Amino acid sequence: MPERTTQDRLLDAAEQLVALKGYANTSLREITAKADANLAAVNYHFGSKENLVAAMLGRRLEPLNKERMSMLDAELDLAQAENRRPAIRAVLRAFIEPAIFFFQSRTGGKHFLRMFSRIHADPDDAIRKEFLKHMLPVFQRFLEGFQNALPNVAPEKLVPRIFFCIGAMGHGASMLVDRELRDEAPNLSLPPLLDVDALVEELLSFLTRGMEDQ
Amino acid sequence: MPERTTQDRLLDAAEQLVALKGYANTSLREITAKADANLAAVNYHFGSKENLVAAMLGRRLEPLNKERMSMLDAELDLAQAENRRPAIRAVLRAFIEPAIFFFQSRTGGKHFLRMFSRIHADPDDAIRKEFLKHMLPVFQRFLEGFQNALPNVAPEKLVPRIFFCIGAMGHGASMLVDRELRDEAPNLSLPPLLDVDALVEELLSFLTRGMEDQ
DNA sequence: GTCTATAGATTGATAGAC
DNA sequence: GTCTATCAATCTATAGAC
Repeated sequence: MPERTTQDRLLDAAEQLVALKGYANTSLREITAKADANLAAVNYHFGSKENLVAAMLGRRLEPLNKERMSMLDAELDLAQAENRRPAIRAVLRAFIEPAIFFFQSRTGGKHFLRMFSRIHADPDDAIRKEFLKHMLPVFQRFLEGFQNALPNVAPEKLVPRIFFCIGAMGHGASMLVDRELRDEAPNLSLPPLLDVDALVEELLSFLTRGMEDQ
Repeated sequence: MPERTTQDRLLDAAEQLVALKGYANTSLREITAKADANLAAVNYHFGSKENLVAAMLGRRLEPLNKERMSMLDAELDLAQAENRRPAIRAVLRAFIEPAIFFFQSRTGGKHFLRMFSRIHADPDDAIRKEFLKHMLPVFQRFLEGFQNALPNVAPEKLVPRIFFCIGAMGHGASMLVDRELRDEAPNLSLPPLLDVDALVEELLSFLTRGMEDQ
């Protein structure tokens, strides 16, 4: 087991704490304490709190979006080879499955999954701007993919539906995968948690039905 | 035009600022400055920042949820009188339409609409606990309503779908009604905004297709 | 009820020794 | 690269005059 660098430990600690309590509620002192690093290390390695969090986001979003694009391209190529339109469910899967699976297997991933749903609505500029920077080109590509799959749906109807999908994915994933969030509602009698595979398929079925029309 | 009390001005100012920047990023000094009140007025009238925000939430959520329950009851009663199951779209409408319409007409409402989508994922305990307090009984009632409308869908499949609906509503409303949020993505060529009525109908159609199955 | 003044705590950032 | 010490700014909350 190789030693983890101070920078990595800082990124991990920031990820866990920001996912749990949000950017504004997480202090550098908490982060450095959890990372077993000195307070001054943040400014030495990253320059500022804002830069630290931007690096933390990019570390996850870059490989995630690479996987998304790759799955989207695979379906687009296959559809062209088979002389058909891309399947809606496959386009949706390319966007959703990596986001939910990708981080299951690695340290800190489950924390990022929780943050992932919060980040869409995070009121802090430092977070939202960095998130948009990574997501805009991906969104543009998927918009083209959906238009290709659903040529009869007008753009002004398609874009809202894509936002519905993103909202359903974010809220669904955080409420259904994250046991701690669920347990905030102890008075509500809820059925057992779905496992992650089942959640992805349920989500894809739900959204595919919603996207398909006319 | 009657004079607005200091308490009301404080609630309005808190609503606008918290919607824009989040709870943790909004200071009592900003709130009192916008409300043209003294800093000490918050503690005199509400006791603490947390209580102020709780009151601000309750002021909107109470009539909103009353309207939701009333619309739900109307459909349940009508269905029983007509000897049929409640319609999914009507149950969905009872949950969604009040949230999006209710605040169009009154001061501060549009700010609350933006916050409404953020609040589901707000990392601050003071906000989330208060929100849950208002929402849990409503959620329980709508869960029964959906079970009544969809008796063939098992509860462990129904609950995730309800979360998908809530996420789609929150994200969709904030991204599609709020021009300022949209304009954060200037490089993305998006179609014109839907008006609010069209958004509600699009959302209901999308979610009804998603809920209906088997 | 409204105000001034301030206590008491916490924050991000940095200077400078090692 | 890591550390101590500290600055300067900010915050919520409150005491007490009017």
